[in-house]
Amino acid sequence: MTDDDPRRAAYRLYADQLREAIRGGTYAPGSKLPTDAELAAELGTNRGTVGQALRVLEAEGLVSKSRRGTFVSAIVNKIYRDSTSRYNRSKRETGQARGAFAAELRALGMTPKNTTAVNRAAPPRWVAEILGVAPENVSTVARARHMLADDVPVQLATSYFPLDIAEGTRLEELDTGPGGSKSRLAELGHAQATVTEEIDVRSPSQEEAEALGMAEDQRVYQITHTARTKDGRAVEVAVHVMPTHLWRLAYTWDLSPEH
Amino acid sequence: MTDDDPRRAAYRLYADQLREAIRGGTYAPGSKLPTDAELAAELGTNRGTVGQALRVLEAEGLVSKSRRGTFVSAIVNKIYRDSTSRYNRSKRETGQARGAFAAELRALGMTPKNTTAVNRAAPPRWVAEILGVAPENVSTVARARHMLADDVPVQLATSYFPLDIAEGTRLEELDTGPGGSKSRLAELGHAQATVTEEIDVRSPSQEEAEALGMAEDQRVYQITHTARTKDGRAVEVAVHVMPTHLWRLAYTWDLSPEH
DNA sequence: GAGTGGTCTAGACCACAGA
DNA sequence: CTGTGGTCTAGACCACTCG
Repeated sequence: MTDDDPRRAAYRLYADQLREAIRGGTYAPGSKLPTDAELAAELGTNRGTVGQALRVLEAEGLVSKSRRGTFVSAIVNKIYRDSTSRYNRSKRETGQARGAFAAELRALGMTPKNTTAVNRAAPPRWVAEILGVAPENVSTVARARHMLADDVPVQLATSYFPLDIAEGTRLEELDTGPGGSKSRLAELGHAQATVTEEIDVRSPSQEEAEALGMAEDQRVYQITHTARTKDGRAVEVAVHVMPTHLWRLAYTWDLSPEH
Repeated sequence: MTDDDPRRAAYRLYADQLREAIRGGTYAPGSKLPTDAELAAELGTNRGTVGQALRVLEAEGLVSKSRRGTFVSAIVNKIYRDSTSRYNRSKRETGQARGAFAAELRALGMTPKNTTAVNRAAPPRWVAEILGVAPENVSTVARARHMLADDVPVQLATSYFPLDIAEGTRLEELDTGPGGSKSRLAELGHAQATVTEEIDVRSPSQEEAEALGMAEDQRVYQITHTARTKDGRAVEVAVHVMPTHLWRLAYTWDLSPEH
């Protein structure tokens, strides 16, 4: 049964076998796989070919390899991110939105944690373009967050606010207070009216891969979240970077009246 | 022999170099790269290492390898899919929605094309669950589309409708008529009120990879588009599969009143 | 120091596309 | 028939981790 399709490379067949074994529970989440050499012996091939097979599974996020050995990924269920309800005003005002990430994680039985760093910075050129600020200058307040689940990094998110709006406001403090940055913007006369999220999938940069503890062969979502006032001015751009194998995204909307 | 970072593997450095060369225009879109052996000689390494480097670029969708040689990808700009405006009722009624895909492609100077096949089928188990139909039976009408851009396949989309709704209606014909399937459902008393799209990224199956002309190391979006009536009944599930390196997704919504 | 995966090299054979 | 990338094998050295 191992020799169905002669077109299919051996390492892909081994990858299929190992994937099945993992899904089937032969190797539990978090457990250590046999060494490449042992697997090679079991499967009747050599270390290089097994390494190739395991690299396929690593790219899928199913295993992670290190000098200590190969391990089955501990996180099995993807984290669910529902953007539309996340930014729902009623939830925000009752303080639920603030814990959207936390609630999603607790639903999976995981412990959320995150760190925030605030500073003034020159945004990436393409973000500057959206915000309509000078790309070379220190023209924004940047709030950079690292989000962890069970102490595993799962998302990097940086929000940029135009400096002329955010300068000297609570948006520069670590804790933006009840309702979060969106409530603060509203108080400053820049209430957000519409939101756009653009989704891309790409390879992580070397730095991102390191910060997220992922292999460079894996992929990240890059979500560009742009909030605009009623006049159409962009007052916040948030860039979310997260491994694709850890997240599922969702959007909901009505088809009712004009929409 | 650029020996900047001893941590970074040679094949990644070569991949970086070649990526730069392609982005910089040294190799034009659609053109053929030197053979692996030639590149190996130029770079002072061997065929295997060059192959590894090019595999990285192939996984990113930047080049495609075949028995005929390695070619720079012809499609440079990603196709833009704005789901919220795509399913906007006013556009749909004026017939614009029908051409959403076509319009997006023409904006990029590409020629759209697509084929449709309709049949009654048993849906995947998880689709059956959403629709609330029997998973083992032929319980749906399935409309399978292949979408091409400049004769290159760029998306596979299959819509499932419960058989008890769609049986014997225009939903079983190749041309669903003005306004498309959504208008037909409305006429049948099953007007769609809300839509949810769930986004996953995964490896393509062997069949999908072949149908989409992509490498198995590349990734696809899987978008599960569920439309429900006001009562909450799911009346359509559409599954879209498309290579991540060819598409950018977008969603827009208002933060107004209750939303 | 032993064990592990990472990488590179070298060479061989294969299947397929094109002249 | 020839050239191409695909793959497999075998062996070597490396860097890192852990006991």
